[in-house]
Amino acid sequence: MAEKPAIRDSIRTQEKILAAAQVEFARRGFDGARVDAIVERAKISKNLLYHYFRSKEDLYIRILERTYETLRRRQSDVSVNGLDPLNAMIRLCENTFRVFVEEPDVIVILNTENLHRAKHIVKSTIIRTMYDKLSENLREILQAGVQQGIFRQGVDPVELYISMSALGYFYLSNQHTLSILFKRKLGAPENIERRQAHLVDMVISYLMRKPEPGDWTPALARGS
Amino acid sequence: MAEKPAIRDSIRTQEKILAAAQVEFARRGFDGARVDAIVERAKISKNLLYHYFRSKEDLYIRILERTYETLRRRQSDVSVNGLDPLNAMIRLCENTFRVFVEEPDVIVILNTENLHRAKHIVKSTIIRTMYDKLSENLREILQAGVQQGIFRQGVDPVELYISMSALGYFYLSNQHTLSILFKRKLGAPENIERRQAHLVDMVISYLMRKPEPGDWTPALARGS
DNA sequence: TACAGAACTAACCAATTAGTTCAACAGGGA
DNA sequence: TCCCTGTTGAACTAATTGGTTAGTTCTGTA
Repeated sequence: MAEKPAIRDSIRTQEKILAAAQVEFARRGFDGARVDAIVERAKISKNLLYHYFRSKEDLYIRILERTYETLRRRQSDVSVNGLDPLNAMIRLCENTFRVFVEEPDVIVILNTENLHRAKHIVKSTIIRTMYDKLSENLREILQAGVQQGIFRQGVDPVELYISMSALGYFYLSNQHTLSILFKRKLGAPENIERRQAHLVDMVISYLMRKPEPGDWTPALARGS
Repeated sequence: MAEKPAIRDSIRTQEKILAAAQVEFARRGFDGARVDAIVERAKISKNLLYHYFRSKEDLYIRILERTYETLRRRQSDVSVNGLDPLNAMIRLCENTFRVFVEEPDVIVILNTENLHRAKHIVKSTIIRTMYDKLSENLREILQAGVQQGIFRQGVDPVELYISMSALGYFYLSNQHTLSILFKRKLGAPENIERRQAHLVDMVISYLMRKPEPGDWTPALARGS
């Protein structure tokens, strides 16, 4: 009632459909999602949905693209550039975690895409070129840290990025089962805060560790 | 043809159904899975499936329980007890990762359960009591490490366990999208090996780090 | 003000789904 | 011989699904 009628506004309508679809896909995954539910949520007729989108799959791909856009945009949101390597890394860790916390849909949609073995993402050239800059950026921060003598050498940026994401992502994506297993509400704000601190601590500890003689080193322990 | 006919063996038959169901659920998730596909894979008639299992959901819950049993059994497979704290931790990290690598079905099934917000697990008391021992065990290892002066103090066992799992789980569960994004086949054996080393390195670095004066500490950086 | 085209709807369709029914057969122990 | 259990096959249903058809507003503009 409060909002404008906004009748016959094709852009607005498509936005409504996309928003409704995101909720539905994020709630039930691709196969669980129902076109009728999207239609109902968007308060439009079913045919209108098919007027703007070829198919359920087409709609899903659009949501997937939006998801990656959100992810990348929000990750590089706060300017990491200009910060010293240590604070840049901390910031990057926190940003990455914050996206997952504040946009929980992202997690389910990425999981769904992995369930389907990334068959949709392959088609989308937009997404595929999106991450070219990230590892380069990360490499620069790492290099600066090494030169300043605060980070260890030989860290693989991709491996590090995966770890950075993993520590927050898994905590959130599996929070429902983990909460039951460990009898702790992982979604509670104070636990989210704690997780963030832990996650940053872990990444920084890894980066700042420079094994001394007598210390344990991975190569030594694994005999490779 | 090579295998015994094994006719009229109700246990065997149920095993066959469960095995087929696991493959199907792990491949397509709960909603994507088709009962007919399970029937076909198990090479039995459809009514036989419903003779042994009440419903698709019932079958899924059985698979879920089996999954957690596998997980816990294989995790404590190799005796961690008796090892010194450092090697116990390394072993635990490696075991956890190895389960995910060698039983990839586990990942998809856990993801599926989280998509459904753990609504099935809640019903299963078997699973809920399964993890009571784990955090206690972990606590002991950590305590021993602290007493020997090699681990830092105040590590939360649950938080650590989640991190340990996360570093391997996310790498594998999201390998399809990540492989495309970073143009690197994460599933390739040499990359799996590298991941394992990285993961252990990260956990151990975290545990062994004892911040010295002038070093960065999480509390300091976050101003809490 | 006429009208082309875009925005939109309600009802419908064909295919698929989980789950059922029923009649029958095979093997093995009593 | 009889009977119980394990098993099959195919046809069936009731509900749900993604997608379509045929038609009705609305709106910018010549």
